[in-house]
Amino acid sequence: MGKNESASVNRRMEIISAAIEVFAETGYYRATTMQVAKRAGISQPYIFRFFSTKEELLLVALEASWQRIADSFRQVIATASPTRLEQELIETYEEIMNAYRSEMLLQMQAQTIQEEPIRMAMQSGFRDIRRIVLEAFQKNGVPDSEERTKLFIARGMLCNISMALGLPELMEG
Amino acid sequence: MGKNESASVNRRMEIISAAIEVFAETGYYRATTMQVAKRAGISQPYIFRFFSTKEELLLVALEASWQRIADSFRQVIATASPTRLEQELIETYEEIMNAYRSEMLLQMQAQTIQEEPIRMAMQSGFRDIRRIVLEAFQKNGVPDSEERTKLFIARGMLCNISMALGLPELMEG
DNA sequence: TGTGAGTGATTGATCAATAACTAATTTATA
DNA sequence: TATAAATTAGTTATTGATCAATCACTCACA
Repeated sequence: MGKNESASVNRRMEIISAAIEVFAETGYYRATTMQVAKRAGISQPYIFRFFSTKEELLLVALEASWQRIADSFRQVIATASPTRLEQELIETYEEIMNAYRSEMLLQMQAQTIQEEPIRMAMQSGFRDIRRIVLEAFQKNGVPDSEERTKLFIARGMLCNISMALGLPELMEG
Repeated sequence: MGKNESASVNRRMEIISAAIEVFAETGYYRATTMQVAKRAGISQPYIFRFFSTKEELLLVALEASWQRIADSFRQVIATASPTRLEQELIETYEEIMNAYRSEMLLQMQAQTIQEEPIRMAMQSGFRDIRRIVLEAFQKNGVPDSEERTKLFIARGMLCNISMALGLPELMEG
């Protein structure tokens, strides 16, 4: 560690980014660690120097994708005016979807993965986002905060599906 | 064919039902045709007498699951009073989710499968349900039919996620 | 001469799909 | 009516690919 940790930390992040793309494109179970390695420009066994199993790689990738949403939302909440809050959160989520489509596709996949560590990560991701949005609505005096939070997330999920299937009419309006 | 078609048609349906369960539990790509065969009480190769590939089996299973929703919704729409329409559709969807959990989990999985035939089936499933609900809302004079349809479907999708992850607080209210 | 970064070769399992078969039932015919 | 032929319903055995993960190694360099 120390000043030289940066090299391997970067490698690690490169692998995570490659994995997110490959898993999203091909499906986690069908995607191979060889495909991830090629995308990251390294050999297949080298992945296992950073992640002990393919599932651990998925887990870390998922956590990173939730972190991105949480960070972006917190920043919006810290700066937006109360009347613009919900609209700015929506726009921020749309930007994330455009810039990090693969991360959202990976989250969608993980919604139905029954392995315990994955389910726990997804539960905690959803819970965190829900709490962040709900508390922001409440602090800004949004009426019916609970219902508004629910609808905010519901629209986000429909937005995901609309993007994944290429079905824009699902989100008209 | 004729009066004796029932035997093989039943076998076919047994395989589809088994596939829906196994695919939902294990994930389509990880699930094996052997697991499906065991669940259906037949040998693994016999599946390929009815379906030429594993993907075709998935396709047929998906179509059956969309058909169930469409049929149920059409029946509700034909009989419900205009003021109770949306509420009855919601209750019907919840009943389907309880009785055919696996079918909904399979649909969720298929939302991110990029293979063309699967994407087409999913697009057409969503389009059909949207059209059925929208036309019913319009005929019953529901105001803002388009927005109401969108929110109806969005809540349904959140309901799926809440069920799949075991996270009831997502649907509170 | 030790260490961090990385690779090639291999392996044991696993799977979809095919081929070649059998047993039972139905149908046609002498 | 007895029986041969055809069809239906199903099986066992096999194969060619594919993969995650491990092992043993190389190379640069401080």
